[in-house]
Amino acid sequence: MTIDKQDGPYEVVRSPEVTRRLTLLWDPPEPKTRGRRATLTREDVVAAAVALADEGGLDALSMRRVASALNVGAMSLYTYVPGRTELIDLMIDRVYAEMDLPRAGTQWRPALAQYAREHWTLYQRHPWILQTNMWRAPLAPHVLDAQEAGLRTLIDAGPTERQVVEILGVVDNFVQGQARTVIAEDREKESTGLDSDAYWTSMSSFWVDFFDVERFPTMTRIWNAGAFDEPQGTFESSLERLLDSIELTVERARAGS
Amino acid sequence: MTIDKQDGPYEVVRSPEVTRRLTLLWDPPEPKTRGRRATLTREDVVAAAVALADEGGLDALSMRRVASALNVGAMSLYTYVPGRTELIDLMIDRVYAEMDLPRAGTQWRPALAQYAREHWTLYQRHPWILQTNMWRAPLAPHVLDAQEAGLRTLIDAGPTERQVVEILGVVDNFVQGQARTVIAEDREKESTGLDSDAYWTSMSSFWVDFFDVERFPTMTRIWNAGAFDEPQGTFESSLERLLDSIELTVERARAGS
DNA sequence: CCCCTTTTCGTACGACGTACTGAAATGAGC
DNA sequence: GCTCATTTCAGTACGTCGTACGAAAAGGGG
Repeated sequence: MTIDKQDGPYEVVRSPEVTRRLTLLWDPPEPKTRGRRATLTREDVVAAAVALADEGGLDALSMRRVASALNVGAMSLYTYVPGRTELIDLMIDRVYAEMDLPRAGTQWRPALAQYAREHWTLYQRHPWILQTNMWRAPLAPHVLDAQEAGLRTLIDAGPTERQVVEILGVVDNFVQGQARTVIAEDREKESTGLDSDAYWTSMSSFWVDFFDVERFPTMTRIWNAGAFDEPQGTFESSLERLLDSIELTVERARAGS
Repeated sequence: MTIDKQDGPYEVVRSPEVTRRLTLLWDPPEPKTRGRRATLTREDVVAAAVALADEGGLDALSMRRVASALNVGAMSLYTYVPGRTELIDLMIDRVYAEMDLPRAGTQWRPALAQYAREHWTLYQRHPWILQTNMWRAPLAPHVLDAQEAGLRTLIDAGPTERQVVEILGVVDNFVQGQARTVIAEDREKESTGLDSDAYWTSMSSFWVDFFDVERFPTMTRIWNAGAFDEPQGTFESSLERLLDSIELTVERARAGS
């Protein structure tokens, strides 16, 4: 089989492990009708795994723990899922299906804002996504639905195809970065078991014991101005600012065309 | 001990494990003069660990492997480093020390560009940083040097302290996101063991076997336009565009003050 | 020399993912 | 209803991990 691209036809290459991962996501095997009946569904396994990861992050997600949460032997899971990697793929696909994506035909700015906010809340409901999203999101159906919806908001708004890809990349980076920041705080807070006030005073021990005011004058100035406090809550305003700058690109593209 | 902040004095709280991590970074114990002489230095251990992680990522970084790379028993490492977590802290501090940071007094735009580029190349030399940077960079001296340099580029350029923090956050998110994207490709390429051309054809098997053109019309259009190809190389141009939008904020702040 | 401090590192424990294997359960063909 | 191929279930086990423990080795100060 060949595929045509701009610089000529290519042979299609299929590596077995990639194909296995993708097949599970896009064309999963139906439950067999012959033989012993399964006590669970693949959905049960994925749901239990998501619950575990929501609770304690990806570190808490072990095959043995998922199994015992389902009152099942550890190795039984391998009937439903080829391995831990593929289970995580399915988990991601499942939670991406929760998203309320902007409909086609909406104005680009509210649509893109919704796209960003939906990711923002998704990351906070399921912080472990950002642990798996290390390099790139998996090629799962609902992940691509989200990408499609994001690209769709801009594709007819003026920018070129390349610009659309670039802009959506910037939005993704922004949302992920914001989410990482607030999740970092949540985790540190609950790991020290302190409430919000006590957390800040605990952090202050660093400034008292080690921080060198002469080495870091700018940070000192900003700290004294209180500008390091409460970095959350700025998501909405930062998002608006980001959308403003995108609007400039969009307007410019519209004027040029 | 108490510390004064805007809303009153607080008691300083010190949790033992946080103090141990910070002490190792900011005030590491000198090598003892009594007793048996050590065969290594802490620097040796950290350097070997960095080499291993550069090679195979954080997954390849096990205490046993570091030890055997140094021709030493596994448990010997624990005389130099309290554990794996703290070793990674030291690794990060070490590689951040490589950065060529913008000097004070430089114009904000070239300085901020240098800050971004230095991070960009750092992430590509040591991709494992992005695996540890999951939630937040550690409070290590050279990490704070970088932060200080970044904040310094903007603090006297016009924006308020809060804006400076926000802008630098956006820049950090942008650079990390770009780096994650190109590293994702590098890793996929080398995991399939293919060169650049063969890699793209291998990816195309997904489009041929599973991709539904009707479900993803926008992605199809962008794919056909070739706008998904070669997302690297756009770092410099995207950075310039980002700096343009920051320049607007700076100009506006300057006009207002 | 001896003693005390420090480093070295073998052993071991409990976790992990999962390969292998055999037992148990079920539908299909007779 | 019996048989048998098929499928699920799960115990055992292997190699990996971080690291606690403790004994041995090595060196400095008296």
